[in-house]
Amino acid sequence: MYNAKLEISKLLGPLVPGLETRQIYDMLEIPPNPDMGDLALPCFKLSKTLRKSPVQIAQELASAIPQNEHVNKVESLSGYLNFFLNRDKFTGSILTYILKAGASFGASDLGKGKNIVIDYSSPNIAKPFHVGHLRSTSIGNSLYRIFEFMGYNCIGINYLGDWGTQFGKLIAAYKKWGNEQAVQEGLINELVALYVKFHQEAEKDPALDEEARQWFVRLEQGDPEARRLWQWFIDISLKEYHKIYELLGVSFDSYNGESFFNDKMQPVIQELQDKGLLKESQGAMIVDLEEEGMPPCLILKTDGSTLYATRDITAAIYRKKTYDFEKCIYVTGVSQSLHFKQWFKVIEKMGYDWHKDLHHVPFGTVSIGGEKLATRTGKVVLLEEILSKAIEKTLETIESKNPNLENKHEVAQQMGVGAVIFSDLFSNRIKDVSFSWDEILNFDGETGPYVQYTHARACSVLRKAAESGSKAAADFDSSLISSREEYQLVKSLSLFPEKIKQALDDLEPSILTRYLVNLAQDFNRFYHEHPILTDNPALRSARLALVQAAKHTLCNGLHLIGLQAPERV
RNA sequence: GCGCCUGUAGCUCAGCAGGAUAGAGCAACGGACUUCUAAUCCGUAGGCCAGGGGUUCGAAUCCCUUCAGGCGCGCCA
Repeated sequence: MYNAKLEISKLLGPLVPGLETRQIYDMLEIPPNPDMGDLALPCFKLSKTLRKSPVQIAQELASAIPQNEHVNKVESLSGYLNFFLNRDKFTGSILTYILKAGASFGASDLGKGKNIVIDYSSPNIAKPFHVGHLRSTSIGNSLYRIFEFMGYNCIGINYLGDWGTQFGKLIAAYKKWGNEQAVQEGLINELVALYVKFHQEAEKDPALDEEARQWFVRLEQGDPEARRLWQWFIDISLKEYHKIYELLGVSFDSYNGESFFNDKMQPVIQELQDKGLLKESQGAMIVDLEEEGMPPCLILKTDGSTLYATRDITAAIYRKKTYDFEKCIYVTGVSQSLHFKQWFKVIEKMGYDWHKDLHHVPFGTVSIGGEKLATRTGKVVLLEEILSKAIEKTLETIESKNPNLENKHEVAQQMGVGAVIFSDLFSNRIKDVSFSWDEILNFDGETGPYVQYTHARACSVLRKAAESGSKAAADFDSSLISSREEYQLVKSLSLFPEKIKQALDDLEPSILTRYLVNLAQDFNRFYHEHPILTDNPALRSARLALVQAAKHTLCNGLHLIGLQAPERV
């Protein structure tokens, strides 16, 4: 794609002694106000080496720039060298490129032949899927799509929380108070109810805890009844999760959860032992991390049983062997940051140089009314409830604005779900979020429906144009796209590839989410200001090219953050 | 106590490999639909960028420090 910044830095290269073209490229920035130009070189840093005032440098450079096809005008303004691009060339090159690339605009083969493992969603079996789980799911899914778009081969893993002492409690509770029919009818809700009841009763009667422990031991030893119940609970949970995943448009390549690694930990423990990393402390086995300034990493409990870290280390080694990943990404809450730092370090101490390819992608905590979410106390908002409310509200809007829409239920689902995912991906992952019904059900302004609506608007114009025999074609006259709004839109469009790259480098989908809002704003301003289907064929054709390019970019961008892009709303 | 993170408009957030006058959206108020979908657009109002020091030609951005909030710190995950 045409890169004006690169062309300008090439022009400047020979004129600025002591600086590489590359360095100049990095110095170029976008002025705060478009009236000042399209690109600018601040000359303050050059002042020292050139022993001249920045103002003087800017002035001299301005007059030294030779006539060329890329820049129309160069201005010196208070120490800045401001460039006004040849809009005709810029617009023509960018739009032509986007029209040609179409659905693959922004894509790349950067990651060709490389594998990326992404561990996300990972709910705990027998717990309902609530807003808190959404974050890991939506961030992980978006990263998956971004990496895939950049040519990587992705392996999405749902590392299910399908093992642990809570299953002992659950089985004990079921044996005591549960029955098959109630569970068949109530599903996860019933399992949660049993779990909650267990905790309430255990407060009064500590013997229950012992009973739960016994059941877990039986489960570990392969007791048929324990295994059967355990598997049943998993099946029930997965069935409900699948409904949610289907709504969200999320899928996985592997569901190997914690239990998958039960029989794979022993060799790893042995390996830690052989490498002299294991140390006994207070009856437990640890890897000491004092030199690294961290608390020790617990590998075995006093009773010899394994822990979270043991499983994670085992899983990482297994994944490296199985997938030979370029990166292995873990999308979990920020509260687990230390845990990851610790066991990443253990991997390093084991001598695996791929420890540097392990990435924890943390996100902030979701709270509601100032309180943390907790399944045990019932302080949760279920994702299913949020999604269905959002879909319902979207349907109402459609009924009032476009009641004749053919597939309104499908569209309502796409936009309602889109609203929820979009809002989840809107701010930097690390920020804590306070759940609010008002916010999540607001579809005005910086929201998923706003971007989807904008996309549908573009589609609508293109459809109308096609009906009257006009199409966006490659042979448009770019000099006709000259207004402020049109030019701004072209500039925004041209930023898409670098925004994807940035989102990928930072493992931060919100960069794309926010970019899409900006792009939609620019499109809507243009749309409002300039009629597209005009009687002037040349002008119409040029504007249609612009609309077509915007449509592709909005559509591609929406897919990268996991939203659908309906053509009619 | 120690460590990590966050603090920008009434609210939710951008901007943080230093750069020109700190930007959006929501909420409020005022405008724009006989014309491509008004889930839209335009305007008004709203800020000692938590406080204080420093580095720099230049700091919301980097360093130090104080304060406030969140999270974590051995047998949960």
